[in-house]
Amino acid sequence: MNLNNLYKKLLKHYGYQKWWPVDVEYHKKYGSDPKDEIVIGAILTQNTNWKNVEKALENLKKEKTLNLHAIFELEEEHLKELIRPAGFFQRKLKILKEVSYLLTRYYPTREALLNRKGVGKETADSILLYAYNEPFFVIDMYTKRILYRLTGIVFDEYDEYAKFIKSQIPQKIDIYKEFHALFVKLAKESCQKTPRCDVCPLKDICKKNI
DNA sequence: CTCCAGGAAACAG
DNA sequence: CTGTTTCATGGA
Repeated sequence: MNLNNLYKKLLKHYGYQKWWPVDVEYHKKYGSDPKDEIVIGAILTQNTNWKNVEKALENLKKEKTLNLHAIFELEEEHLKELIRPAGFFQRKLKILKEVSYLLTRYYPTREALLNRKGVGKETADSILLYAYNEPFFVIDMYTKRILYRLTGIVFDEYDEYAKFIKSQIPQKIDIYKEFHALFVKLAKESCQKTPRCDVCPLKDICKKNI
């Protein structure tokens, strides 16, 4: 089973995930750029449950500050309180400030993003793929876990995972986006830390069950 | 290289 | 109610 067939199988089972989730109405109403929400979400979700991130995003919306320019201008103590529900708020405050400075001035490269303290490869690639439509495949813990259970494959480096996956699927941005979203869906629905193989759409092809 | 602090909140048991 | 997990990262 190559990864392109895996992608098709997951797509057939779960349908299109339409990532990244963005409040289009909010940005239309206030004239902000939807990709700012993706950038902010990608930072806030580091090692944090997405539901906690949603609370922080709601706080920013209420203050009409869900955009990078506002984030850059906001007083630190105020911003800290708004993002508190997402956890690690002291650290994330600094990351938001650094990245908002960068992105309100320049079109980002991966190197430029990685040079911000607090931005690692997963966050950088999430921003590049989902906000800027650049061809980077996002590797997260879910991806590694699923690949390991399915095939037994483990790589040392983040970039090796991305290279491996990209080599087996069509070089299309939309597929990069959708495939990663489907990995997350599978990881949440069945391939959890403690796997629920009874409800897994891949139980017939998973190495874990052979 | 490995270990560990950063933190709120959902969630399982 | 308590312990664990959560769309990671960087410093010691």
